[in-house]
Amino acid sequence: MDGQARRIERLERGLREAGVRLTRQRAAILRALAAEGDHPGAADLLARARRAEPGTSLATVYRTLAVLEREGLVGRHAFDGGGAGAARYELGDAPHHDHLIDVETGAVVEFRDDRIEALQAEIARELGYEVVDHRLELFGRRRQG
Amino acid sequence: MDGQARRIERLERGLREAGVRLTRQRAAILRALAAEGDHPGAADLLARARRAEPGTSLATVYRTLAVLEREGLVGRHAFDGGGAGAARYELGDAPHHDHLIDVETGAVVEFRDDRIEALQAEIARELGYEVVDHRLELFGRRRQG
DNA sequence: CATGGTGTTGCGAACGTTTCGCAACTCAAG
DNA sequence: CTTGAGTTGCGAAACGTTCGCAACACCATG
Repeated sequence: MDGQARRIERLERGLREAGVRLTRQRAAILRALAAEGDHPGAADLLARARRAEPGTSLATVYRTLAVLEREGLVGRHAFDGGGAGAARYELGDAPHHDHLIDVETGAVVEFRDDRIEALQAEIARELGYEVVDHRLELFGRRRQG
Repeated sequence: MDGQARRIERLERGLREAGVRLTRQRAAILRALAAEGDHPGAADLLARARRAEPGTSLATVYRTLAVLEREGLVGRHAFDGGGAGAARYELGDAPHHDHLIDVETGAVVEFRDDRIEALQAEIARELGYEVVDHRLELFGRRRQG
């Protein structure tokens, strides 16, 4: 009855059908990803997954993320501009969206704008390319008022 | 006479005026960044800088990049989507632009589109934010024809 | 419901990139 | 030329991520 539960069920079915074995750890990590609707790092996911499945190891978190990424179910982000910081992940079964990161709090706002999507395709076309994927991140400061 | 030389001179003057001490290593790294107009990683920069200044160390490359980033002169990118890979850098004194990465060759095409810039500001405003910075990366495949 | 084989797990160790601590050095202002 | 704050090179550490391996658990099959 919970939409979240249904969503997870759907994801799990998809994985099974893709021939991915559904272990307890993977289920826990999937739930950890779906839980808060945020953009956790691998360490966050480990902590959350361990609440349900205490034995879970960090290696498995990474391996599961790799599987889910290969299946197109999670996206990986480097909100700090690459390099040393940890990557952050999100479940990608939701419709496509981009990110606005609050530079003061680190909060992430999701948004989607078809005009931008269309413009991107057009620009790529002008350059002789076809867009396969894209990443748009705005860094912003909350406006007073 | 050479536009490149003038550009570097301008950058060096700017740094001096910002109170940044201009050492031989920093000059070499600056030139290494300006040289090819590409998006080198730290190791590439070290190799290039050493051609002019053989003693240069990797630590200094990183420290110099941090200085230049703080001064707003270089941008750092994670073209592989964050995580394990090395970051790549570019001199940011040129006018703002975004990137289109060829998913097959890894080549990076720079572009700029004012419509996109304007749209981004508008979207952020609608969400209650003011854009401080942004990053847009298109991943594309060359179109046949 | 028991079995088997293959894929998965946890552990710790390895990896690649980036940062640090420290003594020696060097820039640039007098 | 002297001086001292800022910078450098080195090696070691930090960090996030991946790997190798033996033990294990999923699930198709009987």
